[in-house]
Amino acid sequence: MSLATKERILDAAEGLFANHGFAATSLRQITAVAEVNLAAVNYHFGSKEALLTAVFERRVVPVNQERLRLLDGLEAEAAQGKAIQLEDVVRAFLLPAFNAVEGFGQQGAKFMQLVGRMHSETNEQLRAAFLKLFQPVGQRFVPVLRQLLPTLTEDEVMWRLHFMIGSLAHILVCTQLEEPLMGKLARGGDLVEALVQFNTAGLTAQAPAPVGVRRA
Amino acid sequence: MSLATKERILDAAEGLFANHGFAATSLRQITAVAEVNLAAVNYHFGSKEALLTAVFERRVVPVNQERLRLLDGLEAEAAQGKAIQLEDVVRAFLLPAFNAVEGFGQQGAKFMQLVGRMHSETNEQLRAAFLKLFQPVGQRFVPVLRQLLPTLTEDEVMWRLHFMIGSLAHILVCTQLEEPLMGKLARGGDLVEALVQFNTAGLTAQAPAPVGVRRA
DNA sequence: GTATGATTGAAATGAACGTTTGAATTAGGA
DNA sequence: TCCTAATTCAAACGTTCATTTCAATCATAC
Repeated sequence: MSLATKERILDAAEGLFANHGFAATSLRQITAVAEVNLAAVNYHFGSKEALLTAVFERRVVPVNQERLRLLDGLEAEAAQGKAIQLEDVVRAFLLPAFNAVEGFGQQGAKFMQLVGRMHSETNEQLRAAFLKLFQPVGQRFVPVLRQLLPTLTEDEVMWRLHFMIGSLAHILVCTQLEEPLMGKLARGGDLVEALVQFNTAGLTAQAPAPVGVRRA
Repeated sequence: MSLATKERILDAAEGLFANHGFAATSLRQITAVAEVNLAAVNYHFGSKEALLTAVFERRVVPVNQERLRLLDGLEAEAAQGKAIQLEDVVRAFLLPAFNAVEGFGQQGAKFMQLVGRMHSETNEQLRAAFLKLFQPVGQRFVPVLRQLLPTLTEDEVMWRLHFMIGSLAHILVCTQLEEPLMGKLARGGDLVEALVQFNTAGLTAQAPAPVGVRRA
């Protein structure tokens, strides 16, 4: 029965953190949704912060593992002489996030909304835990991107990677909202493919002309 | 002296909301930073939520006015037969946000971080106020984008607009952070131009092939 | 100078928060 | 069956929160 309790708490916390944010969600709300006793959170997880960490580890670890697995596959092909396509790297980065949504159903959608939200979280402790989960992904993808975009400076590559992360995080949050800014968003269709094409084109865009050469 | 009090509260709230989020910031923190009495917030603004609204209206209104002014300029040129360039529309959308940062100095940077954060805010009341400020911008930019990207479906255009918004919001938050995910971000250089090029390329990317035609 | 209205100040209100406590209950091996 | 450890429960802890109150202070017009 304890395992069911832990899972129910994680599910409830995932949904509420995604909907209202970490600070705006109380343990009383979580335990009410999970239909468990208030003290169960501190008993099973230790603290509210530790609960958030647990919520993340349950889902992020598999997503980032899948990202690295796909990148491994691309590099294995490259070792056999087949050139790595940027679009495939973009796909390796973006797809696991969306596949997780489908794999975990309604809960997965909530979680991805939470991930999008966490990308703009500035609480230091929470960021530190979040950072740790994504560091291995950055360490692998950045060098590959730099190699595929040799005309760009290192700063440019990092910027563009963050543009991509931003487009992903934002769309994950917005597609869950009833009323996003500036008009409704379709949910079905091939959103993933649109995201892949957008970011592949953005990453490969010609480097901006140096200041002074550009037109007014 | 009252005007100075209101301004000091707005400045303090802007910085703290940006750094820690709305729910995680207390009025006591705000009034401490502003060096005003605790009751001054409720006296001048009515409530904590009304304060956030005031923080936004002070800055967002001018930014969105500038966006529309730039778009007006482009459409005026178009009326004289000169074709509108997508890149200029992208610029009209992205530049005012960055110009505001420079115009308002350190406070502007904090505010832009707050804007980025608000894009993933899901509290209904806050979103409603936020939405109202951006609706006129959407109403003007969406038709122009649709006209400039005639091969895309309406859903595709909306998606790509949100990809752009996401890249903007994310970079506004991340460039203010000590340690963004996946590696440090340069702050100087021509970040704006990089963002413009990235999004222009992304928006003009060829529409994804229909499902089934695409390669595995 | 004094009356008046706007602003500030210190203190208190009641509610909600995360966390802790210790007794009651449950589950499983001896 | 009984013992033990794990889990659940109701209640309370101390703290912090947004907001309110009302007296003190300020600016200003008469």
